[in-house]
Amino acid sequence: MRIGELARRTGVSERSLRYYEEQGLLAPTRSASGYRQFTDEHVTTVRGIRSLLAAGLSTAIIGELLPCMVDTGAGLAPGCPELVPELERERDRITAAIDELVTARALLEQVIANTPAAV
Amino acid sequence: MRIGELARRTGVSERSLRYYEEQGLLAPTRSASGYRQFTDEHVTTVRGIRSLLAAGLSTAIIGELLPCMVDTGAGLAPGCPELVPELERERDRITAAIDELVTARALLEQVIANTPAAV
DNA sequence: GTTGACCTTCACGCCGGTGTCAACTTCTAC
DNA sequence: GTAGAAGTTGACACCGGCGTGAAGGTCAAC
Repeated sequence: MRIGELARRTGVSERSLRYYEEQGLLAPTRSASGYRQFTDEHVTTVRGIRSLLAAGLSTAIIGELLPCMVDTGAGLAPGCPELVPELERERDRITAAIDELVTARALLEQVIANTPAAV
Repeated sequence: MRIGELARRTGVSERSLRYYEEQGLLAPTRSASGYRQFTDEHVTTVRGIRSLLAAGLSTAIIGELLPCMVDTGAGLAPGCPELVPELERERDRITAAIDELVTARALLEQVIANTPAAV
């Protein structure tokens, strides 16, 4: 499929998809005329990218990580052992981020709850 | 206390503390010679700011929110009813962000788990 | 009177993402 | 087979928002 369809199927703008390619996160083939050609797997890849970006991973790290995530439908494949320590750091960072979010949400809840309904 | 001590006690750089003041999040008094004077309450305030920033709230929103959070030791005070809808939106956004983080973490865990220990 | 903490100001960095544009390709309809 | 619409391309610049860097000066404690 071409970029427009991938954009529709992932909800990611064409512009961002080109940006991801520029950052080395996507490597579509090209048609004779230069159009990017994506496969169904790229849909999965893009979802993974969004998820990891949302988790605060940089495009650089995601770029290292993706080759270790051959998306065979369900899951992941080979694995790059040398990346594990970094991934563990990221995982711990994410856990810390979750804690912070929970704390902040509790703070907001408290403010909301203590607010006299209307005035 | 002056800015250096507040920085030490909160772990936030002096530079950022000045930035927060610039954004209207902190309103220290000033000594005759112009030094910022912070109180113990400011320590609490700065922690709240960091928590909310970490949760993705903008300094602008935090600036609106802070006056509704007179930190009387335990908790919060008056409340600004007109802010509630926005706070609820933010709360929901935070909840969504937590979900995304959990998803991303699971993704990482999966990669880590599937990685052949060493090679 | 030197040293370290603090002051203001202006500019810059990062980074994911967007705006825009002319030129090209592909599709649709006749 | 041709016109026009729709889709795509690369390139360059720019944005928002949370900061940070550095210059050049003031203040206070010893």
